[in-house]
Amino acid sequence: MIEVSILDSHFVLGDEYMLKIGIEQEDSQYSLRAKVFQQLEEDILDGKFKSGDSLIETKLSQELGVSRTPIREAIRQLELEGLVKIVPNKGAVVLGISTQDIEDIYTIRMLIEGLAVRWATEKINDEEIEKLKESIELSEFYTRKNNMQHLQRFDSRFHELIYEACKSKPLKHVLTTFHHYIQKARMSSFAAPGRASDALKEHKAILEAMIERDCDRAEKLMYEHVKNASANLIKAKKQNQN
Amino acid sequence: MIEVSILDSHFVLGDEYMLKIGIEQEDSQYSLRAKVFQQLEEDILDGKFKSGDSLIETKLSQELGVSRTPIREAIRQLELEGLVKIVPNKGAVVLGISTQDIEDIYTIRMLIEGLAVRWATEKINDEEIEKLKESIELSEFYTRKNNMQHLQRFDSRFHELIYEACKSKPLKHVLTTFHHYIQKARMSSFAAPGRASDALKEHKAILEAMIERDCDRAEKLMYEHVKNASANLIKAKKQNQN
DNA sequence: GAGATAGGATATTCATACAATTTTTCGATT
DNA sequence: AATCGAAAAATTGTATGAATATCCTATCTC
Repeated sequence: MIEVSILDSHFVLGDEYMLKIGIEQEDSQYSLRAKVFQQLEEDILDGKFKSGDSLIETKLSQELGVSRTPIREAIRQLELEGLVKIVPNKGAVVLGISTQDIEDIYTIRMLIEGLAVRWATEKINDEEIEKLKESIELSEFYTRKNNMQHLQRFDSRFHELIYEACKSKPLKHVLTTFHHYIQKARMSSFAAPGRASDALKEHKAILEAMIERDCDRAEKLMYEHVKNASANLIKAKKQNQN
Repeated sequence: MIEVSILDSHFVLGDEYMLKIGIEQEDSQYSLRAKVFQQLEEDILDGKFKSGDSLIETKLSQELGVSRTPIREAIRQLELEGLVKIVPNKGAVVLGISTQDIEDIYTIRMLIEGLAVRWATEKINDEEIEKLKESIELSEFYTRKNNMQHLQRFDSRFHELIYEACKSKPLKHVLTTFHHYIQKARMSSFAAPGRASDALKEHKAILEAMIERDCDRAEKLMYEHVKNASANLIKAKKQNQN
């Protein structure tokens, strides 16, 4: 039931996206290209491929057990995402995402995620509010169960639902891409004691403001939420350095 | 000389990008995929392909005189740019960019283009400042000559140079993509009497603030600049409706 | 011995062939 | 006349082959 609504709400994105947010379905459902794209992207974001590594079609083709065609198409997509750089007639090298990139993304999100929630508050309908409630309830459930993986999934879903509800294709597009880049960072950020439940509280407050159609408050709360997340991330980074 | 520096400053993007900002070179320099991508993108942004149109590989392949392979790769890239939606086993339909999308982009730019110029002001080096001066001088030249096409090129270059100078991959990426989406709107916006020279003055003021390393002023001026451009665009739109 | 050059190896690029899936057409049946 | 269904056509998805560009290395020249 919920699975279906997740699918619905993201219908404008390609099937690699479905894979991304973790909708489980038959593998055969997806094109090889989508799977290869997913795999390569994950490997780059997880650091298995490091900056400067070159992606060789034939090698990947053997490793993944598919022909070169889907590999090529996936690499071309990674180029547009900015994760690899393609030099004509020479090949693709990994660019990856640095910690500086992630910090920058949080800074940018501070500025525009508030806009997204403002527009969403203006335009949201009852069905979308229900979905937001649902995502929060599930987050609550998994927070209690201390299941970080599922928690992150529905925490993510809260944001994605807002991107959808703001009804702006460009804003949704950029935030979705960013959100996706920082998945790994978010995951580790939940490890900080208390951050998960704080984030949940913040989500609740944001939804409350949205339901009351209080754009200003919703915007401000979201700004604070992203700011807190960013601060938490930077704190965690410093601790790791010690 | 200038051509080379333009190339240098954008080396991390693929060759379709080179085509985009109008660097003339031998056609054979670029891959077929890049040319097809460029062509399709232009056709979508110019409205030759309308929202809802479906892109049929074999048809395009005949029209453009190339095989399906580069067509497919280009379409996969357009998907990631959000210009088309690909439904597995069914094909690609055009999404295009609406006037609402363009307005949204201006609103988002108001929020983050100031950040770009702030970071650029903090990190810019002499060489980059020289390039900015050059672009302004050339804009001035073409404003006097009333050559809108070349004017827009160097007006664009001013912004792109700032995106480069801000030294942030994510910020550059999003602003470059947006900037590119609104090219057509910008073109028509220059048609408004006085807007071209106003924009030039604003650029000069921004560069001045940057040279004096006055982040706050540069940020504020850029915010005003985008705001003015947006207002001008909306005004022009209303006039067209009458 | 250093540098230039030719040739082979490697990888990409584009085209084409084949397979799988979807859509359309058209006829049979109710 | 409408509907269902199967065959055919169209379209996408995947694999592979052929051509081209690049890189590396061995050899030759000075």
